[in-house]
Amino acid sequence: MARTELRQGGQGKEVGLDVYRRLREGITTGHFQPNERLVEANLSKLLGAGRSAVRAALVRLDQEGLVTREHNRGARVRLVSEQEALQIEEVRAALERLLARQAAAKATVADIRELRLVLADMRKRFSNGDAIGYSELNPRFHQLIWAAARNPTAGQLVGTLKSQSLRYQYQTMLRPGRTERSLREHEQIFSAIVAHDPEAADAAMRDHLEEVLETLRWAMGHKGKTARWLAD
Amino acid sequence: MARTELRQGGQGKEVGLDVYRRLREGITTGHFQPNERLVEANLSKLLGAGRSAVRAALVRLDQEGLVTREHNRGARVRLVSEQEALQIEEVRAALERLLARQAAAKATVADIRELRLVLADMRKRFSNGDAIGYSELNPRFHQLIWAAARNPTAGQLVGTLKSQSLRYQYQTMLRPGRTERSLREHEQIFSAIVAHDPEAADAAMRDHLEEVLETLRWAMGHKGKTARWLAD
DNA sequence: ATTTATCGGATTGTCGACATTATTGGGGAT
DNA sequence: ATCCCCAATAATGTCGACAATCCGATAAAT
Repeated sequence: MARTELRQGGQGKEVGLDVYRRLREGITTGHFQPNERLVEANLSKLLGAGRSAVRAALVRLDQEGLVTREHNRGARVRLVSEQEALQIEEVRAALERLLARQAAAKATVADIRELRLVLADMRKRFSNGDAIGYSELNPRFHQLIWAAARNPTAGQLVGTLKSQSLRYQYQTMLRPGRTERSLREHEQIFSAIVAHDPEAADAAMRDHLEEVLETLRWAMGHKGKTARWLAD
Repeated sequence: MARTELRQGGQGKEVGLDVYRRLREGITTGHFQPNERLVEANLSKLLGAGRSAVRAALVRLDQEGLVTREHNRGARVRLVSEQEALQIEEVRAALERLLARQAAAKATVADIRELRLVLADMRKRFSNGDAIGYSELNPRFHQLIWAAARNPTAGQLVGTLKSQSLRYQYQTMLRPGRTERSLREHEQIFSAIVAHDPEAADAAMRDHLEEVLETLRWAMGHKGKTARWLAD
C-alpha cells in the first residue's frame, strides 16, 4: 500500500530522534490511520532504520498517547474516541486559559507583532470566504500564544494534547457561521494580550474554547451524517 | 515451558513494565538523587533485567519528564529547578480546578464516603499536632478527587506532573499555621463536592492551590536556610 | 455442526556482540 | 607550571540472531 518512501532527513547522526519525528509526522498527518497496525519490521524498512530505533520511537509515542502497545501484540495507532476527544479538549482549554493569562502578562512587542500579523492574515482569508485557509491559521495563532507565555511545561503539554485530538479539528468548521464567530473571539483574545490584561485574556480564551467545545459536542451529535466521510 | 525469572517484583511476565515501575519508584522515592547518572549496565544488574528493558524504561521516563537523556551521553535523573517547579505547580493547579469541578458534578456516594473518611483522618492527625502525618494524607485526598472526576486524561497528566515536583512538596509545611489553613481549604473543597456544586468546587480548589503556590514562593525565598538540608 | 487440538507463519521480546562516541588521564613540548 | 595531543577506558547506539508468543487455519473429535 505505502509505496511512498519516507526515507530522507538524518544526517548520519541522531537517527533515533529522526525516526521518532518522522513516525510522529506520519501519524499526525494521517499517513497511518487510526487503529492501523505498526509492525516494527515494516517501519524499519520503510524508514531505513534499525528495529531498535523504531522500537524506541514506538515507546515514546506510546507514552505520548499517539500509539497503544499491547504486550506481545505490537503497536497500533491509537484511536481516540469522541468521548476522549472531548476530555482532551476540556483539558486543553484549562491549559490554554493559563497560557493566555501568562501571555498577556509577559508578551513582548515582537510576540504581539507576530500575533497581529497572523490575525490580519486570518481576517483576509475570512473575508475571501476561505474557511479552510482560515482554520489552517488557527493552530499558528495559538502556538504564538504558547510561545509568548514562556511556560515550556504547559506549552509542551498542550502541544501533545493537540496532536492527540487532531483528527477532530475540522469538525468545528462544519457549523454555519462558526468562522466569523471564531474570528471575533480571536480578536478579543488578541486585544486582551495587547492590553496586557491577564484577567481579560483568561476570560476571552475561556469563552473561545467553551464555544469550540460546544461546537464539537454539536458536531458529534450529527455523527451519523458527518463522521462517515471523516472516517475515510 | 518458560523457566521465567525468579526475580522479585512482577510475576514472571511483563518484565519491561516491571522494570519501568521499579525504576520510577527509585526516582520518586529519592533512591536515585537528582542529576545522578543512570548507567544502563548498572541498572541492568541492579534490577536483574536485560539492557533492552532498561533502555525502554529510560525512554519512557524521559518522555515522562523524570529523566533527561543526551545523545551518546546517557541518562540522568532530571533535576527540576525551582522555577520549573513553580510552572509545574501552576499547570497542576489549572488541571486540578477542572478535576474538582468535574468531581463535584459526577461524584458518587462511594466517592464521597471515601473522601469523608480521609478528611476525618486528616482532622484527627491535625488535632494531634501530627503535621507530617497530615501532609502524608494530602496526596490521597487529591487522588480521590481525580478518581471521582472520571477524567483519565486529566488524571494521568496531573499524576505525572505531581511526580515531577515531588521533591518540593514538603516545603509547604514549613510555614507556620499552614496546616490549619490547609485543613480548612480541604473542608471547603469537600463540602462543595458533597453539594454537587461545580462552581464552588472550582473556586475552592483555586483558592487552595493559589495558597499552596504562594507558600511555595515564600519558601523559595528562604532558600538559603531550608534548601540546604532538603537537598540531602 | 460445533468444539477442541494442533500446526505454521508472523511478530514481538530479549540477549549478546560490535562499532561509535564521550571522557579521563598521562606524557611531552613550550 | 600550563597547555595540547593522544591513547585507554567506559558507556552508549546499533545491528543481528534466537526464543517466546500470538493468530489463523486446518484437522480431529464429539
